[in-house]
Amino acid sequence: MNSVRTRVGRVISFLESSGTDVLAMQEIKCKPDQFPYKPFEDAGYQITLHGLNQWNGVAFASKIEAQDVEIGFTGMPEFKEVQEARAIGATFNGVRLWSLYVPNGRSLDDPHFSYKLEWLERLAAITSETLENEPDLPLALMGDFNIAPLDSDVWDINFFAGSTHVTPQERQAFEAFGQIGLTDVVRPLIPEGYTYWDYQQLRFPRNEGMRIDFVLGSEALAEKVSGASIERDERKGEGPSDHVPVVVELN
DNA sequence: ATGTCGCCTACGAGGCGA
Repeated sequence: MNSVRTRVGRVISFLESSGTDVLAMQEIKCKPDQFPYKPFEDAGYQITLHGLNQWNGVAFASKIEAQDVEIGFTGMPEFKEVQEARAIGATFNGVRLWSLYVPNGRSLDDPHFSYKLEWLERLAAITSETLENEPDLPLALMGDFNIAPLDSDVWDINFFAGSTHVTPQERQAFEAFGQIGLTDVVRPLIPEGYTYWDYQQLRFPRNEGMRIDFVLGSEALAEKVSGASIERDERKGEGPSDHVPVVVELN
């Protein structure tokens, strides 16, 4: 979201117009005592969040009660000996959801890149363990994966030569979620379209975007999916986030 | 035109991260 405080009005408007039951937010960029609870609560949403400082920060806004909240996942790697606010899990009406902000990676030779790969590997490992114990659990990993799995998920693959988000290592880390039984539940319904456009270089007017935000569902969750959308219009107007909402409908 | 944005510290502007 690139700051919930800056965009609270837009977020509430979206929640109300869409009728969203559960919103998974990433990059709220605030600590708990800085979160704008009141407008969410006035709109009928409960907040479940994990924020440590001005960086990262993940949260849920939900009409449904959040149960079994987990801050970070078991085995989540640290960066520079600090556990960052990049993962929060909770169960809503029996559906286990994770709001995830995967490390960016920065550049291929940066320690952040190996952190990103390790973070994804550990996430896949613990999720695999969860599903081995509960094969019928409706579960989704959702958020900013900072990976474009297909060349067509970026506007010009040549532009990304030597950059993060499109490397074989990152794509392999993404595909590992498929190997443990998760599927992208949006792609079959919405095969094309970006979820992110950089603020710089007039990327949005030029439609130079990236598809890097995903909802990866277990088999039991995928069976419930009745619809999906990518809310491109949310990138328009005054004060948008650089990402747009990805919506999944369950029955 | 590095065609941007938001946070921080600290009071103006630079640093950081994306």
